[in-house]
Amino acid sequence: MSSSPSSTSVSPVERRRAILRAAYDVMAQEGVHRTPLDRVAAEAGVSKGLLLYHFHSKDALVLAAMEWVLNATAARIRKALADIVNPADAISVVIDAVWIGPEANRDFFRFYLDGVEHQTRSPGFDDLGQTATVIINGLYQEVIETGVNAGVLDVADPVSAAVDMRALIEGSFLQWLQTDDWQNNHASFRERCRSAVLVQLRSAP
Amino acid sequence: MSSSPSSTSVSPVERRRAILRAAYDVMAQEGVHRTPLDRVAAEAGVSKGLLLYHFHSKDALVLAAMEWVLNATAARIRKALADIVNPADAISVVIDAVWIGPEANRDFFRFYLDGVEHQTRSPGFDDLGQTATVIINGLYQEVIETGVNAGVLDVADPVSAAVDMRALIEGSFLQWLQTDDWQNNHASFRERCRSAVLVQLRSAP
DNA sequence: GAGTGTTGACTGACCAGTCAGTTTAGAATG
DNA sequence: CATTCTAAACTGACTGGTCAGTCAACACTC
Repeated sequence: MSSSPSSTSVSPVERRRAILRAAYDVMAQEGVHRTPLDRVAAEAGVSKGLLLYHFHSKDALVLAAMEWVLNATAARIRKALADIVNPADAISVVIDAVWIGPEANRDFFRFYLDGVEHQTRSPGFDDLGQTATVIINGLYQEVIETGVNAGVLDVADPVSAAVDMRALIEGSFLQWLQTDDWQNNHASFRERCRSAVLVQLRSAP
Repeated sequence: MSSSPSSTSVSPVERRRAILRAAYDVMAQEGVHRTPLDRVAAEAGVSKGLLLYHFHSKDALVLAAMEWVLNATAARIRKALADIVNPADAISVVIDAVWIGPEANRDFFRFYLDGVEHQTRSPGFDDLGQTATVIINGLYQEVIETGVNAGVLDVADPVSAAVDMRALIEGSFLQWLQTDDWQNNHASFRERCRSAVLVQLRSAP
C-alpha cells in the first residue's frame, strides 16, 4: 500500500504495470465502486490524468487490472506445480498454492467478486468470464488429469470435475470471506476445502 | 419490474415491504452501486424522500432488503421441504428448490454478492454474514441430518458437511453467473451441482 | 389539531473525464 | 558534441453531471 518513489524515467510498460498494481492494491481493499481514480493515482504516485492517458476510462483500467491479476495468479500457481516430484501430491499442492494467506486471498477474492459484478452488468466485460474460466478451469483440469494418470484420483469427466473443484474452492472462499475472524479461520477453511476436494475427486485412501 | 398503482392509503408495514421489494427488484438487476435511490423510488411508485423517511440511509435500505430477501428465500425452501414424503429425497428437493430458475437465481445471487461486498467493507453490515450463515448453513445441516437419519447419506460432521454443500452450491452459481448463455446453462449446472453434492455427502448408489 | 406519512425542490459533495499546457526522451541536424 | 525539433509522457485545474441526504410544506388520518 506504499507509493513508489515516482522519481525518474520509467518505461511506459513499467508505468502501466505500476498503475495496474496500484489499481489492484487499492480497489481490492476499498472496492472498485468505492475507489475514485484520484485514489489510484495517489497510490501509483502519478496524476489522475495519466491514468486516463494510458487507459481510456475507469472501466478499461479495471478490466486491465482484472486480466493482469488473473494471469499473474495463474502463473504463480503454475510455478508451484512445476516443482512437484510426486504427481499424487498435485491436488494438495494446488490447494496450498491457492490458499496462500488471509490478506492475499481476501484481496484477490473480493476483487474477483467485483469482477463478476462488472462482468454481468457492464458492457465491455463480456469476455472476462470466459477468460477466467479458460484460465482457472484449464489449470484445475490439468491437475486433475495428472492425478488420474497417477492413479490417485478417479473422475469420469475431467472437465466436469474441474467445475466441481472450482465450485468447492470458490464457494469456500465465499463463506470464509463472510467470517468475522477471517484471519484466524483461514487455515481451517483451507483444510476443510482440501479434504472436500479430495472427497469430490474420489481420492484413494 | 412494474410500478404499483401508488394510489390510496396502504399501511406503513405494507409500504415498507413494497419499498423493500422494489429495492430488491431494481438493485438485483442493476447492481446496488449502480442504482440511485430515485430509481428505487420510481419502481416503488413513491418519492425518494419517503425512502429516507422509512429507512435512514441508502445503506440501511440495502441492508433491510438483504435481510428481507434472505429470509423470504429460506422460507420458500423450507416450504418445499415440508412437503417431502420420502426423507431420502431431501437433498434433491433442496437442490430443485434452490435452483428455481435462471432469472430468479441470477437476481438473487447477484444481489447476494453485492451483500458480501457491503459486508466486508461497509460498517453496519457486520452481522449480515453471520445471519446468512445461520440461516443457510442451518437449513442445509437439517437436510443433511434428515438424509443421514434416513440412512442415505454418510457424513462425519453435519456442520462441516453443510459448509461443503453450501460451497458446492454457491460455487456453482458463481461459475454459472459468468456464463454467456446463463439462461440455457441453468439446467445443466443444476444437474452437475446435484450430483456433486450427492457425491460429497456420500450418497448411497 | 396533533402526529404520522408524503412530497419534490434544493444543496453540497463527489468524481469521471477533458484539456491546455509543461516536461522529458531521444532523434535529427549542423 | 552541442543544439534544435518532435512526439510521447505527464500534470493539474476545470467542468458537467450525478446523487445521497435535507427540509419546508402539504395531506391524510384519528
